[in-house]
Amino acid sequence: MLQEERHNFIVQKINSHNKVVASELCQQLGVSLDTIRRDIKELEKKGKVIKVHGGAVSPNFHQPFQQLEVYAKHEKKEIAKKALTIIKDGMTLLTGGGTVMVELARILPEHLTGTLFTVSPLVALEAAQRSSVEVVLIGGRLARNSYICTGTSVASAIAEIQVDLCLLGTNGLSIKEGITDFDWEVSQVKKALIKAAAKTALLSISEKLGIVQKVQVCRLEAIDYLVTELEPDDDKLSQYRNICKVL
Amino acid sequence: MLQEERHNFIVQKINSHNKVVASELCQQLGVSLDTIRRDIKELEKKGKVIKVHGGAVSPNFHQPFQQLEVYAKHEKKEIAKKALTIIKDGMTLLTGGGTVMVELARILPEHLTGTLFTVSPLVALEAAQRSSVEVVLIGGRLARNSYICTGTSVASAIAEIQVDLCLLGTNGLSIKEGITDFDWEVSQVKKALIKAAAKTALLSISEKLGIVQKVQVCRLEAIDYLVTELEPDDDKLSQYRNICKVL
DNA sequence: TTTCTCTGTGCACGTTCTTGCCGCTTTGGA
DNA sequence: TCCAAAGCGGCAAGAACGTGCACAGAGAAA
Repeated sequence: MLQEERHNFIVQKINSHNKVVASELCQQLGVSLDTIRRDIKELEKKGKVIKVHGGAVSPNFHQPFQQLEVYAKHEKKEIAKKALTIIKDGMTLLTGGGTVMVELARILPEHLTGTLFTVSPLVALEAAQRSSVEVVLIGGRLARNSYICTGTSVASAIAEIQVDLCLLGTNGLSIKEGITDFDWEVSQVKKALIKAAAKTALLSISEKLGIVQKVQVCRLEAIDYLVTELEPDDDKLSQYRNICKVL
Repeated sequence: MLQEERHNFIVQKINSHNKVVASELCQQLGVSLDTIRRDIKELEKKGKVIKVHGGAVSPNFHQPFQQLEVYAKHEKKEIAKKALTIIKDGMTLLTGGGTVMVELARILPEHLTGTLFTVSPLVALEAAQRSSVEVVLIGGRLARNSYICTGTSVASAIAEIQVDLCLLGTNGLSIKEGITDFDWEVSQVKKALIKAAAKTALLSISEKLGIVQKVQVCRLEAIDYLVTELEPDDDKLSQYRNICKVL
């Protein structure tokens, strides 16, 4: 294996995936990690890649919003990890937006297959970048505060699909009022998302428990899984356990 | 074994395998390593191969990766600034994807009104964040390497709209072959974009001038404005000035 | 035919490049 | 705060390189 070949391989891979992981490369190319590191160093000197901890990324593709300030990042990562356990290979998924969903998209396994429908451009980009699922972005008017696509075109597009699992975040959930949101348009989109899915998982940090917002999305009975950062047997979740599977 | 024979053998092998390893060649041809080295040296002088440590690689195979530009960020910003001059308040815009377009979205005036349709999630997010234009994201399957939405849903969605100005990037443009791209799906999307717009502006760094890719998007006549980082009266653009407005 | 020259080839030698390994430091997640 | 993974610099073995030199064979000239 010529050095040149390796360099081409790496650049090519970066062009299509926007990133490479050093440890994977050394397996794929059958050379030591040190050699890969040196390759990446060389390529960086030539400006073809940008070296990062663990590998390299494309110099052309810069992700905006990466430094997006995430509130309660740790908790949200925890939730995303748990949610991953109900995602199986080959599933058709449908997601809303929000920071929890972006965290989930970030940790999707690279080899995951299936299709991911989403109304969130951020989720779409992250998912496409990290994993090999087919990503379909449902288009529409971009809502400014939530950064998800809304409007009639979204509703009609969602009406045409049928998926295995819908993954949703929320701004409020309570036993009595169910899932609630403060934005009417967003709530309409969420209604449509739930309707299109066989099962629905709600991903929410525990501080939203008991919060009621202006607009109702659905009753709790419409939810199959509730994923929070708490232990499933936490007292705060006791009432919810009767209605949906808590994890 | 004549020198000539060896040279032919090497060129042939490089054309089919894109590389040769010197140590292998000296076994296959039954000559010493030194001879092979001298052969490769000669062939490099003639431009038939590119010598690398351990052997040689094809000059055709090698080139595409070299043209991967990095310093272009400044040029792209320059292009975006120029493109801004043809964007007026209240316009309905339609854009493709690519780094130039993202730069443009980043510098959209905050008070700009109008509607921006786009197939690029990145452009949509940047535009929505920076300016007050209404952003409509045209959804579809997210193409992994170009990060734009593609597929039939895009085509049909675009077919339903009519806009004032289409802003496009490209991977190649030449007088004879017009606008060309290396991805068939992307080229189809671009065709649809152009069709939906009253006027089309092409934003491209000068490196792409004279470059021809696999798939044709349209002829140069379909373009109204050509925006590069060069001065409009630059020699390289002389032929283009007859066909479209260059700025 | 003999001799000379020129080119192509192989060999030897010292130099440079590449690569894997080792120990130590840094980084980032738990 | 701790720990595993990643990064870094240096080292050494081996591969590849360049150069000079010798030799052989072909063709030209004597």
